[in-house]
Amino acid sequence: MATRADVAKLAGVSESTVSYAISGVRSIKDETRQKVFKAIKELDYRPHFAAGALAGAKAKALALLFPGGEQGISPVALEYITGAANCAREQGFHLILWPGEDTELNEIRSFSKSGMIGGVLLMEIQLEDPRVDFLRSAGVPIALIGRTADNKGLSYVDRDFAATAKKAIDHLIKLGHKKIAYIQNSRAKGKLNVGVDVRNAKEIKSYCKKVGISVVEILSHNDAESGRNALITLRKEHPEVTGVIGLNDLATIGFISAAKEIGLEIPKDLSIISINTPNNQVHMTWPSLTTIQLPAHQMGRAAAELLMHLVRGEENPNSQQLFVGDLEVRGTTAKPPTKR
Amino acid sequence: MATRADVAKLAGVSESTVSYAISGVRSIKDETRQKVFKAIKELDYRPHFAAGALAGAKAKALALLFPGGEQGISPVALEYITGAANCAREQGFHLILWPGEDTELNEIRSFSKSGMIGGVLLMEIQLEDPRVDFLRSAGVPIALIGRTADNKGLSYVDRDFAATAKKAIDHLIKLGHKKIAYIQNSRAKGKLNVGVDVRNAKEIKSYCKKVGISVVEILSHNDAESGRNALITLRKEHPEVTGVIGLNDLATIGFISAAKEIGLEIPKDLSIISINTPNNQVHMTWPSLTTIQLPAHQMGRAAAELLMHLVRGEENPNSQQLFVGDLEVRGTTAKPPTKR
DNA sequence: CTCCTATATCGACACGTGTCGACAACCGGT
DNA sequence: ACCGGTTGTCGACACGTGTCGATATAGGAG
Repeated sequence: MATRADVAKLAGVSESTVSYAISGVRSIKDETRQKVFKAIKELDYRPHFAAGALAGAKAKALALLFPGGEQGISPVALEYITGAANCAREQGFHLILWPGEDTELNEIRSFSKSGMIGGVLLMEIQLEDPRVDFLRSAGVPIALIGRTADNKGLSYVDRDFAATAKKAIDHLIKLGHKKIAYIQNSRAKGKLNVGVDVRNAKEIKSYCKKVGISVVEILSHNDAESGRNALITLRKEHPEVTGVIGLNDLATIGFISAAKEIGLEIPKDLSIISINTPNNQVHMTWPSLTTIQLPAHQMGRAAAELLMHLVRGEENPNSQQLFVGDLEVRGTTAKPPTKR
Repeated sequence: MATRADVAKLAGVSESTVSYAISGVRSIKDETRQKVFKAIKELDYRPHFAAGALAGAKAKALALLFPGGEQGISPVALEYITGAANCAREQGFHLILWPGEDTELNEIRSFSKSGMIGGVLLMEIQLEDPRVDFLRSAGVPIALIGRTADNKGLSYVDRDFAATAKKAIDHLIKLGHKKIAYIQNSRAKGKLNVGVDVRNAKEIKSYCKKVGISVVEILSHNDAESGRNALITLRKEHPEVTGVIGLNDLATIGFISAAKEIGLEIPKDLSIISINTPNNQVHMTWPSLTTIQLPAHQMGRAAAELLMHLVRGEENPNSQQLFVGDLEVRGTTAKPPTKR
């Protein structure tokens, strides 16, 4: 591989001139710059990554801590990831996947200090998140998808749960529903108080109270089988419920497939609106899912953008962004059954 | 951050001794080694990644080229990825996601030569794959999930399509089916001849011919909506078909949900067996999917393992591995309808 | 006691880049 | 003619590690 020295020799300039021609940190005569670029092209020169990092260049990689253990991650999480990866790549950054529930945070810090990664992207944020505390105090730039309880000074993207709850519930009310339920994400031990669960439940309950609608909570893990059980539980314990809000993408699909199993017709007997289903999953059920469409891809992109700003040390006017999805009416919501 | 010099000073040895104590390349007295490790622990020393790479250390990261554009990737692909990521991490490696359909291969080569990545993991391999040719001739270690037509000397993991086809078809035959169809993956332009599509179709047709069963091909992109259309096409053009083999995970689920739409009962009117659905998706339909279960996670792990062997320069006895999944009978296959 | 080998440690250097200080050339104003 | 300031270029060095050659010590065979 060609090095800076080769380029300098071919262009007939010094090595530092090559450096400055590339980085633009000092002014270089245009004619000289042309010579340098021509030599670069001719030799197919690419700066040696490690040498640059060693000499203090800013890192060009982001780490994404993702919680997918052996059981994989949800489709929505995947959308975040691909969004972030695409955005990073467009700006010459790379995304490193850092799997594992209980990541060794020290190791991450060392990678950051090594100049290998410029910052860290976090998902599934808990209201009190030890990862956030540790990395922040270690001086590692971070951006969150989700947010903590106390998020002053943090860069994050998240949903606007209040607006989302309002849209979903208004839709059900408009159709005539009076008693609704929502599927709450039931996490494995030690993952309590994940922001998205807590905030979502809070906003749904709060808005229902405000408009005078009764609401119950059903628990489900985020997999199809658990979603099935959720429906069975719901029908047994709360047969009066006619409208359901689904938070978990996989569980919601299982929930709907179970309807067929127990002879329930959707949306005639029960309406369901999903607020956490990515585009490519809405047609996996019949009828197709009515959703408050989550712009997950866009959120992943935005999060990566925030982090790269941080890494570059740029000022960032709006480092805290909330997103609201649009209501997209498809086949799983309708008027409640008239007789029971 | 502490450096090697700090450790050496604290332990009262030279810097090179520290190096050898860590790497074990040269013998070090046990007592000295203890002193060094104690100092390392005390200072919380971590080798500087970039410096090591610059000085010629073997890279500890793998790149995964994945084709997920804005529309995301399939659940099976995700299983490969998490499997590979987990395996890599267990051995101190990291997995870098490299998104984009038409990746700049030169850039990858430069990262490899920079010592940042040790090798590349490829998915969605075409029979004649330019990426494989380029990276191989550039001397970049690669491992494939899937395989090319001419794969001599390559490290790969792949399905045993012949065995898979046999298991699936035997199951249908045993139930009494005589006319079957398979859903073939229809790719975007420029992604022709993906190994998995071609080999799968070939083996299904070949085995059907051998056992004297009639078989037709239906095309579908790998998304739920396209899967729906596939069913409608099938019923219109080949109403005699009673058993279907689904290759695409997302399409298969759409296919089944469409049955409900057109008043078809599964498995009474039509049997479906999926050969490419990961564990966490089999319960997304009702009834649950009968599958030839693909050990995608395990395959991802195996691929990462192969690549790490290559990176370490170790000899590898079986660098070409084929996997067969087990038949798992659930609810979508049954005897064919007796009358038509 | 001497010679040879194996073991344990050290000092020195290379890897390729970013950046600082120095210097030369040039410009415009008095 | 002189001077301060700007522009363009160069040489030198630091960054932290892996590894080679050399040296010191110990152990055993003759």
